[in-house]
Amino acid sequence: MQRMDTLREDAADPAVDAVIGAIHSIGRLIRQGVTGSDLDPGSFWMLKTLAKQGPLRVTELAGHANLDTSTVSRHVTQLERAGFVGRTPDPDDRRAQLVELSDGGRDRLHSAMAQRRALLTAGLRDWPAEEVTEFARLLDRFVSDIDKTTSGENE
Amino acid sequence: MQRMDTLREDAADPAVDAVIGAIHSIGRLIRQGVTGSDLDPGSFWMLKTLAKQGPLRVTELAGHANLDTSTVSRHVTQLERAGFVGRTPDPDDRRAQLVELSDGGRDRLHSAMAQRRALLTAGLRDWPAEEVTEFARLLDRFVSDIDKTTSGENE
DNA sequence: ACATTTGCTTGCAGCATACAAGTAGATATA
DNA sequence: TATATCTACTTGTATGCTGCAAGCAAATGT
Repeated sequence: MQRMDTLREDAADPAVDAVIGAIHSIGRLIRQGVTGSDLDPGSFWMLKTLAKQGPLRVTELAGHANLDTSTVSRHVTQLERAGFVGRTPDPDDRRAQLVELSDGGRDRLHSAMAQRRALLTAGLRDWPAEEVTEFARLLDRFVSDIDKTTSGENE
Repeated sequence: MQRMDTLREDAADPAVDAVIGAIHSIGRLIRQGVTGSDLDPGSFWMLKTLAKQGPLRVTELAGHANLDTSTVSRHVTQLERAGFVGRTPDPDDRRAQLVELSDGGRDRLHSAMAQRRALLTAGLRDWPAEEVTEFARLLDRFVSDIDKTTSGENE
């Protein structure tokens, strides 16, 4: 029953399969690496998104994270209690509120980033600089290409 | 302790940060892409590991996945009920059992692989072949280098 | 004004996970 | 051999993340 491989010519591309395998492994690495962090993956994701995008509504945050609004709402509650984000009423819409990274949240994010960075830097330690650059370039293109594909065809 | 950034010059490497950002995004992509699949991420992970490594004990599987034994035990129960894996007693140790991919599990894995492959292939569609190869090579090295690092220093 | 839509929160249920306790079998030591 | 300890696995329990549905407040449309 392994002849499915031979059914589709593109499916047999070993490079694509290698990419799948690597993504698979990266998933595991992230799980491991993140476990030791003082910031759970969801919170990290949200803080990072806020840092990148600026203040966002709960709904927008949910859209970016691909999570339900209720989930994000609870996360925000926790993050607020922890002092990592602040809520300010949206001047344009009193139902809405802008979630904003606090200084404490920024610090926490930075330390979490540093942890991940240390892990990756260790992995990339022996790489020649131009290969790191190339790798970053390819990764970036990869993500944006997949983004284009999925947003264009899926929804 | 948050100016670790300035302490280590390599931490400021924008390429490394770009890699972090990309990994971050890939995490999200996986979460999205996998949601539509007929196989949940955990099961996919286990089936793929079994396909790659051959029959494994529950403990070994747990080690590979970095999960608690109990969690894997429950997963195996489900997968067995679904007919995707079989259990055979370990001839060397009657407490242990070898979890083995069944034909049905292999089929299921292949179809799940095909889904992911379709997603990635779509993303890589416009890439020149040699860049895909290069990308796969870098990803592979990246994973194995991080593996080396973590296994060497962490445990 | 009233109905509908939108942004958010909360109640609820499902699932993954870890830790702890229990069982069966293996290993070590006296 | 007998007993203690260790190991592989399962099951009980608790916790956390998640989505869906219901509810509330505010905005928008008619």
